[in-house]
Amino acid sequence: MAYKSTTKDAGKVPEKILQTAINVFAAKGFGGARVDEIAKDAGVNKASIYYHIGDKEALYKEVLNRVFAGAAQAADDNISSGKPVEEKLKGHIRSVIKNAVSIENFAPLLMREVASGGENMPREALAQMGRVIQALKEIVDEGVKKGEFREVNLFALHIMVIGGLNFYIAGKNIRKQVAGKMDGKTASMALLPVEEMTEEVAKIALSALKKPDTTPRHITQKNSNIDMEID
Amino acid sequence: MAYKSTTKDAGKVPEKILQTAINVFAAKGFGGARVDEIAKDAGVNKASIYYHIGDKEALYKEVLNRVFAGAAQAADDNISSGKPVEEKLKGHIRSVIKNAVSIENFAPLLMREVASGGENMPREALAQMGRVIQALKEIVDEGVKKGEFREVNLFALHIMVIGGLNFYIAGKNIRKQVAGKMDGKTASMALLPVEEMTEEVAKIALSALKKPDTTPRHITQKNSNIDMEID
Amino acid sequence: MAYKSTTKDAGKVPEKILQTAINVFAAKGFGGARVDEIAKDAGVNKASIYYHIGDKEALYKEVLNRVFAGAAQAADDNISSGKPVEEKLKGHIRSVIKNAVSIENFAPLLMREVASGGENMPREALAQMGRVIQALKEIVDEGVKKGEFREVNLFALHIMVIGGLNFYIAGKNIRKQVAGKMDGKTASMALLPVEEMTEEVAKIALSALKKPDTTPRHITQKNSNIDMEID
Amino acid sequence: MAYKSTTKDAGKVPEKILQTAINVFAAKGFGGARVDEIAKDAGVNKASIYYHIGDKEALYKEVLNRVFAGAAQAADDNISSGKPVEEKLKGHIRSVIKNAVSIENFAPLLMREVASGGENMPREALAQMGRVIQALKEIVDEGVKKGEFREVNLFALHIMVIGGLNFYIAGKNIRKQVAGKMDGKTASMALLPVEEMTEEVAKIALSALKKPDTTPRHITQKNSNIDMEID
DNA sequence: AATGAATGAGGTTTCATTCAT
DNA sequence: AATGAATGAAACCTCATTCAT
Repeated sequence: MAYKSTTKDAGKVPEKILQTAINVFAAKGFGGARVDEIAKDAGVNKASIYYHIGDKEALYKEVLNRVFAGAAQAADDNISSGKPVEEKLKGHIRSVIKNAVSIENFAPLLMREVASGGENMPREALAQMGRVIQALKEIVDEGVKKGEFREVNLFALHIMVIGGLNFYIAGKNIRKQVAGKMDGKTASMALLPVEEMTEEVAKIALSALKKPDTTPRHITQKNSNIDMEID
Repeated sequence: MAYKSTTKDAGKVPEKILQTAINVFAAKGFGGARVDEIAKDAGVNKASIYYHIGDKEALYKEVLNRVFAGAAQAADDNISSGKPVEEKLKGHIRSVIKNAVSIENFAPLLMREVASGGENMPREALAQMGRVIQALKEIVDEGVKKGEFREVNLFALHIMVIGGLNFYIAGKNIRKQVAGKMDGKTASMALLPVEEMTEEVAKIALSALKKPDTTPRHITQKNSNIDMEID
Repeated sequence: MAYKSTTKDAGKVPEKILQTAINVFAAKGFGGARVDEIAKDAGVNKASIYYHIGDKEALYKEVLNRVFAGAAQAADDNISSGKPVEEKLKGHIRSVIKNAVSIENFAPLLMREVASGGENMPREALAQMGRVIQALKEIVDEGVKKGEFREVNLFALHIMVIGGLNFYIAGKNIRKQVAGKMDGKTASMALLPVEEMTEEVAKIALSALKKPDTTPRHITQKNSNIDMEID
Repeated sequence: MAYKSTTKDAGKVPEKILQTAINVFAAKGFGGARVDEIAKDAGVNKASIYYHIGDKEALYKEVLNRVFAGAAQAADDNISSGKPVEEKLKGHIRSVIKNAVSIENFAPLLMREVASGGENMPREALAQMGRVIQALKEIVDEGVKKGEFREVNLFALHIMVIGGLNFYIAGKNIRKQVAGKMDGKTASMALLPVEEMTEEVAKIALSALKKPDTTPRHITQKNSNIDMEID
């Protein structure tokens, strides 16, 4: 039973419940989350949750829908920008991650869902995941057609970017602990703010995608064809 | 019906419990796992778990230790091989993932732990994570020193590889569902066996790392063919 | 969607509530009935029930009063008819059952009340029950005085008729299931319409009451034919 | 999940739970009964009920099975006695009611089940109900064949006896209240012990069944045939 | 008169853990 | 070592009732 948000009060109580539920589910997982805790944290009576939204499972699905809603939109918006491909690729990564970060605890939620085999993923949320991949595909295709990108396994690139960065975001605590045992320089690479790490990841992705600069080095030009065959 | 210890598997009860616990914790998470289920699946009496191992939390920690034990060893073994850097890099990725795959449900366990902020990670397991990163660092450093690799953010590379591939492994179910809505060619990229996807990821990692070939091309040309065969 | 009182059925809301409550209480019992369900089925807001009638118990008492109100009246009406005793006896049974049937779900309500020891029976409803027995007593007394009936335990007759027929009516579902396992002829006796079963019961009651014919047989022979026409 | 009674301790705890559950369900109905109350009255931990028997519904079904188990057996035993039909008929009624009375609260349980449409009746219990009717049929058939009984609607007779007497038993409280308002003689008929009322009912049933004495009145012999047709 | 929302109390069920054997 | 049984605590959910509008 989905809650009805009215234009008037923007669904004050359901909104509060949902926001709280996102955090609790992300922190504890579905099995570990307690409806009691969500109610208490949201400052509403437990029965209100059932009145407005439904049972624990319905609440969780609502949370997932809410949480994945922005990602696809962000990816779509980026595509329709008229930027050059290389910028589009960076923009894709930035916008998807920006969305993820903007929703507190998006990353752990995603990871738990993936870990559980997507048992609770509403079909809507799955479709949105697909749209993000589709957006990446369009960018890479465009780059390849323009001769700027080489062909790569799209999905490999996708999981490295999305999986990697969400790992990074969700794993903040673990990173800190692991970094504590590494030398300063290495540790500093593990403790970058998300925005900077996003740029690092984007850089690596681009390095992998871009054809070795063809224009200036007329000597290596022929060799680049060999590279293509190798990859 | 009930688990009976024979002379053959005498003393193996903890082993059976542990193996079962790995699967149940991976599938349901700590909060969602049921001691009852673990006991039933393991074919032992519930009280046996408490007798042999301890409470639910102790069991979980035992599971994490067990599961992370192999990863560091695999990474270390790879480093001490005398192979060329490029091969070492590939070997690193392959061996770490091979270990992950060899333990059924390693991936979801790791992802849940990361998602929960490593609340239950024993210090030992954290140290092993650090060793894996250290191993990657040694490889990259070697490559940079030899002029074959450019400098990249080590940790970015690490999470892209580890995060990405564990995402891929754990997300099998979700992938299938998402792939079902994509065009055939794109879908096929999302449905590769883990081993092949590992190679794709390794390839992308290498593309990002390798300096655009500076040495005379005609010499390395033959070697590149060897690479192709290997992949 | 919600129940809206129009000028036409103004003041009809309590009526709607009561009618619905009869059905729900009959189907589920007091403990099993839900105020929510009554409100929904009646098409009114739950708070309306409290506004118009009162709490659940008050509603239930109202239902009992309503439901038993007609029975006594029907029995009284039958007595003051000038018919011969034998006809009066049949008329008694017919009218009481006719009333029971006319109120959907009268039978299960009565049975649940009896089963619960009449915990909720309002004193008024109890008085009405008494009047039905009193009516039967007057008929039997008249028959005995006229030498047509033998003396029987009045109350035994009463419960056999009322208990039996309400059992029959309320037990429709069970009868169907039990009859499914009996031979065709026996089953058909268990599946008569209530009106026909009422006649069967009346016939048995009369057989038990009527004195074995003492008057010269050849005189009454014709009357027996009249009976046939009546039945 | 049915409990397993062992020969050793005769299922001490489950037995206690069941006996208590019979009383509570009979007194309050399924919806009104509280698992808490059953546990408390039985002197066991609430969770024990779930461990030994299952959830509330399973417990209720177990209760119904238990409660209906004896009735069919009693009816069957009576049939195989070599007594004359008239005695058999009385014996049938006596034995079935004796069983009903021997299980405290059988009557209200039966009535509630009938009232609810037999929603929870296990198929086994339904079969036992059928056997009771079958037993009655055999008695009546024997009487008819021997020329001692007239043909009547078997099912009508059955419900009058079973419905009536269970009404009587379950309605003890209500009877007292109603009788309080009746004249002494009538009231006394409503307050007989069950055994005596059983005899009254048996008497009425026999009056209805028995052919008007055929032997002495050789004149009416032909007319009796007419009676048969009429009834 | 009507209604959406709120809520305390209590209902059923589950679960990790312990006990007795 | 092993196990059936027991159990307190708490989890999820429901419901009759009331409140504010």
